[in-house]
Amino acid sequence: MRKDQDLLEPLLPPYIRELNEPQQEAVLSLIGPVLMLAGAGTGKTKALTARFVHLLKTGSAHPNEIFAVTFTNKAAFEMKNRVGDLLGRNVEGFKWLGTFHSVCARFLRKHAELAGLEPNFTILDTDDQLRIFKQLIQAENIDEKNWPARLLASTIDNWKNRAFTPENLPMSENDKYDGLGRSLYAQYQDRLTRLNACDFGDLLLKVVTLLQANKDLLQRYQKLFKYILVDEYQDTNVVQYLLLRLLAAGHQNICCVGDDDQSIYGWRGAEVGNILRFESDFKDAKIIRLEQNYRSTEYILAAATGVISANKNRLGKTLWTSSKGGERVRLIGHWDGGEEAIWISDEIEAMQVGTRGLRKYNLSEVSILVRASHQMRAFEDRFLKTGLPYRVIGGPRFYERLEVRDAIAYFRLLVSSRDDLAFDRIINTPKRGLGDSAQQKIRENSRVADKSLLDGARECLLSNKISGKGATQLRLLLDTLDRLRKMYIQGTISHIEMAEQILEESGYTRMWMSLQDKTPDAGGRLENLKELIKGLEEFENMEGFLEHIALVMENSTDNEVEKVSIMTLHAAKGLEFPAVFLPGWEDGLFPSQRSMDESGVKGLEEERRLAYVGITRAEELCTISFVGSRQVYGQWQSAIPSRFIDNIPVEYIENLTLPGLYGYQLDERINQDIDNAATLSDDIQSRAAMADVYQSPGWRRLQNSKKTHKDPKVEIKSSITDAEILSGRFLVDDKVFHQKFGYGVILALDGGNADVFFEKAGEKKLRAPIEKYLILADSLDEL
DNA sequence: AGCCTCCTAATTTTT
DNA sequence: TTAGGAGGCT
Repeated sequence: MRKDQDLLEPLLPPYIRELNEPQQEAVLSLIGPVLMLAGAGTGKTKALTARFVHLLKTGSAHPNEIFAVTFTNKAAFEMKNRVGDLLGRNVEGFKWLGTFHSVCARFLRKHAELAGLEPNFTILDTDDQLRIFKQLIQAENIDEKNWPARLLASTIDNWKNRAFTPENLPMSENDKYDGLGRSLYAQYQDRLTRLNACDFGDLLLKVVTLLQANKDLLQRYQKLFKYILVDEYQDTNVVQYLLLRLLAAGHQNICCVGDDDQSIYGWRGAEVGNILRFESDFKDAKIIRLEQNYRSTEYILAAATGVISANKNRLGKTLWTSSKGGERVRLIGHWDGGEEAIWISDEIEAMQVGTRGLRKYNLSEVSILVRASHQMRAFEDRFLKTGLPYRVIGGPRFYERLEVRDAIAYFRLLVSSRDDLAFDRIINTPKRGLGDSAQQKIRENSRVADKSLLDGARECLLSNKISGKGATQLRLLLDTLDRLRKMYIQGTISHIEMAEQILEESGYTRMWMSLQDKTPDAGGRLENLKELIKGLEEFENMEGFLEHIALVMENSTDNEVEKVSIMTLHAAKGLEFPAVFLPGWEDGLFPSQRSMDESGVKGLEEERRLAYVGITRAEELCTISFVGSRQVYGQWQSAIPSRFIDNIPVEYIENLTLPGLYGYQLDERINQDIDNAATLSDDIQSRAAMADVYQSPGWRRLQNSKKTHKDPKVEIKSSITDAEILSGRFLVDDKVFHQKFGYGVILALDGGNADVFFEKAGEKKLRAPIEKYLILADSLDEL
């Protein structure tokens, strides 16, 4: 092999020459099924784009004969950029290079009539969906308390992910949502069709259904798409998988790139099985492993490898790097979340000028990756206090803001008069004196005549069902909509002018202006509206803009100022940073208890992959931290270090924990015949004598005690029973001592929880098992 | 229609 | 603890 490569080398174009051997193989194997197993940081995007370009350069396919899909807009954007760079030309015209959803939307608009839709159908977001579900649920007289709309939404979404239509929904799913799921699903789909709308799931499902039902159509596209490229294959769900199988069925020229170790979206329908099964799905598939990591140092990679090796269910890869050594993964424990945030904040400050013999780091080189978004708060609080610039990635989005959604509803109504949801949203915003009763009449009218709400409203005016002030206002609105729509279609006004005028003439901007001295955020909202209009300039027409915002919900990122990034581990996939902080590595938080409870070993393995993703984001410096007690929903809970820490080989860890502070457990000390009371009441400092905590007996004990942890399969439960608690370790009015809060008195006991009043810290709610961190003050005296 | 109070639930989230 | 929703009251 090496020889052939050497011979070929001078002939290879530069975009291939610069690849390593397996990457080259992945690019050059154009014919037949290829699975590229690309570990973290192994240059898969580089290989994927090179392959795309190679297909064009060799004349194997025209741009529009390659079906190339990614999951996120970010990934699609990057791929387009890189392909464009390599080709030295604009790539915008490449029709089938994009996200699954955008590519399917394109397909569906082209063949809308086959799916019973008009080509200008609306793509609904979750908010729209939820409102429809609520209406349906109300109509069915279902108690929303017990059967929330969100549950129905997720049930149906789940079905769509698995390619279940109301018609082919298996009987085994019948009992979902109180046995009404199927019927509500069917009603929902009817409703969508009548609205000339699709939800996200439909974009994919409808394409698959169309292709399955129309042999001709399928053959046409099988022929058109000579090559198929798929990014992040481990994240594909059933529908996506079916779509790919359908399209590739003929020539089998399908190249999927993925990493089973980075599959972290099982909870939203991704099937790791798809990647594990590739070989049996596609005969004679070529499996290529990209294992050379270009991102992280040797030690970071070794630590990550240690963690992921604990998973049983994986194809297996061995990442390696030519870089040697590096900083060991730093591990540090703290008392609680507040101190953890303070330490990390201080450390980042110090890193900017250089600390602990490390190089200097810019803020933008540093990120904090958390398991759950509520963890971000402690950091935001701290950073706001110290004035450290930070940026939260994946926060609330521009297009989800109230005023932006309102404005978009106006736009939608201009483009598609059948968009009842949009009508609903803006009919009385701003107030037009069209309250419940008027809207009821409009709805009634539309239903009877089987017309859109807009036409129903028109009808109400003609037949004088609505009168007075409301009628005048309604007439004004309808006339404005009609006039602007007409002018837009005729080309008299641009989509931008249309947008400006509808917001102006409908009174929408005026509404916010008049609110300006009443609500503090009105100014910001007007700003957002301006920004929205400005955003329109990038599009040729309103339809294109609406498509964009439906599919691309991204917020504009400001990159001017140096900032620390805070985000969830999920949001961090695909990113890399020189320095990464991974706080909250405690059992129950990470791995998340819920994940383990709900999905057992499968859930635990996905959590571990998340840990792997986290560590592999770091290029040079990775710092993991955990706390002894954390406030969860206002109650203090004791915690032990995450079991994932056990998976990191000790030789790659540097422990920064102050002696005595790590996963410090009071009960452990009790068991261990504490030398004297001073150790307890006073301080940690007395334990400072112990040099390396990680090697200390205490640490080992912690490890041993953790070994008794059962796998989730066997169920993880508190070993403390109510009976034990009642049997009276604690009673109301007992004087107690807490490791952090000091002395206090028990005010109330309930189940295993306790309300305690502390001399210094005031009243606290402590959650079971309280004996983990409370001790009777009397027993202290005894010691 | 808007404000207030009570209740409940609480990972991850792209498209 | 807190945020968001529902339901009630003015």
